[in-house]
Amino acid sequence: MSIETDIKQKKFRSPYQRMGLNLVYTSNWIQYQQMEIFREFDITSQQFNVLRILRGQHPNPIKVSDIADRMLDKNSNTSRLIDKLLVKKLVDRKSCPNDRRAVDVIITEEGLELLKKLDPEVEKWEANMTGITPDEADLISTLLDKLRNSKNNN
Amino acid sequence: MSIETDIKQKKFRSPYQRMGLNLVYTSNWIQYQQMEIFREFDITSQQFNVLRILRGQHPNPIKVSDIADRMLDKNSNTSRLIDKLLVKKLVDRKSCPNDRRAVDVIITEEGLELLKKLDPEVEKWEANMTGITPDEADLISTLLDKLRNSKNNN
DNA sequence: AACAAATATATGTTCCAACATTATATGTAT
DNA sequence: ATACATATAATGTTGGAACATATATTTGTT
Repeated sequence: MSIETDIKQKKFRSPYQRMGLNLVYTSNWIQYQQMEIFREFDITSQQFNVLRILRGQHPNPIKVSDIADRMLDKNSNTSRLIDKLLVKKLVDRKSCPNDRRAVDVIITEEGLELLKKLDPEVEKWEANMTGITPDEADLISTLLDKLRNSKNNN
Repeated sequence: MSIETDIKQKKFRSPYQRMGLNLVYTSNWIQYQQMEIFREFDITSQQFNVLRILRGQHPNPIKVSDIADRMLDKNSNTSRLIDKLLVKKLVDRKSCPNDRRAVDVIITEEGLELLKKLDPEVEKWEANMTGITPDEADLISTLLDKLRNSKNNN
């Protein structure tokens, strides 16, 4: 279905407005689909995002502020996200020796195992994106990068 | 900046994964920027979404469930959104004569005036999307439509 | 006509998001 | 060296999101 039928709107002010609405709509669509996967494993998509970032650094620790820098949602409260993951024993946390303001976070073996169980599910979902070719996926990425480089960049 | 530098991730599992992350990241980016506009007018982006839908029907009323069908976030609690708008006197609500389960909602003059003040702000923001051409915006829309028509459509 | 199922909206509850503030440590300028 | 600014993380608070459930009305079935 096109965005026109999905949100039952025929006319748009401009190609940019239509694209913007389509972008937000499609992002919601993706996130709700992935949420269904994560729910079975009792984590949220933001917690998954953090775990993947931590795995990317494993076995090195990474500071809370560096995690925040890498997140998709730059306004998320990383401190409390780590709290949740800590309770589930998916991460460890200890004060950073070099800078006693900072806190080093590291993924646990349990966390790595959870990701190992999640990986095939997420990959299976991604493999269903048959509507577009890999080249078209790259094209979307390129265009989105260009979009964010518009004047209103801040 | 590219998504690689924005989330400080060099490698991706596939073009699809990179596109998905880029999509969610860009959607968040758009929504936070627009939130800054809406904040000055004391509404949320979801409330703005509802008001625009209502204006599209004006002067006809529209049922709550039909509003929900047209929203960008299909899981939003439309009932409570209307409550908020009602308190601000931006919409009116009355029982639908044909179907007494349903509720007819209509935008007030005050609501229309608010949109009139918001329109130029939103258009000004859209006009700053100079990074891509109108044709490229259309291309993104087309590709996103195709993406959502993938197998995992449900 | 009676009852079950479906539809439309509202509400209850729990947890998370958003925003501001605080606490502590580090950097910097005089 | 001290005062002040900045950086880093945690916390307090308020309102909204997510999910389940309730209530009223309509539709469909026998």
